[in-house]
Amino acid sequence: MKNRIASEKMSWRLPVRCSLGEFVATFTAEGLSELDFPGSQVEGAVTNAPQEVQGWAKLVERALADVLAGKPPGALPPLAFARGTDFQKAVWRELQGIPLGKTISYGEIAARLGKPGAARAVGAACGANPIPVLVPCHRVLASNRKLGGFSGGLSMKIELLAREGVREFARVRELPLRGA
DNA sequence: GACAGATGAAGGA
DNA sequence: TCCTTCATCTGTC
Repeated sequence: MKNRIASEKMSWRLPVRCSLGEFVATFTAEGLSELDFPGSQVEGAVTNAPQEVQGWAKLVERALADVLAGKPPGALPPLAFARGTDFQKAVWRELQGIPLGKTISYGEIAARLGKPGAARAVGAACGANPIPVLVPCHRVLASNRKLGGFSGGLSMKIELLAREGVREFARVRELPLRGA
């Protein structure tokens, strides 16, 4: 995270409620920069953000509600990744192109980027995704259809996939987690 | 430059 | 079918 300090600028953290709990969205003047899962240790939530930022928070809240209801998200605020290498940002752009309810493998993402064999690096980029759910890293599975991993926990990944209507996970969700 | 990691593929039990 | 091992690629320190 070498560029972290240099990239830190004015930002606002706002709580965003949805059926999974209370996410915390971080905005900069350019747009949404981070989204933290419910239960994350996030300090400094503020409510005195500018009107525009509060409007973005409402868009995020509605988008989360739509995705969790199995519907495509409507309008989103601009995504302003505060950090990330060119490779990571390329991975995150690919993730945004995955339709709701569809899944893809780490290897396929790597191939799309013209780097077949870089599946492991794609996994690392997914783990560094600052805006989970809206940048759908949960739709990426290992090539053998196993879950792989998820920054918010595998149970969260299963929950998200199930809500989007991915059949095999709608079924798995009803069973005790094995080894998760 | 060394190390770690959310992988993938192959081989064996 | 499951588990183990090894090769590969990228990011971080």
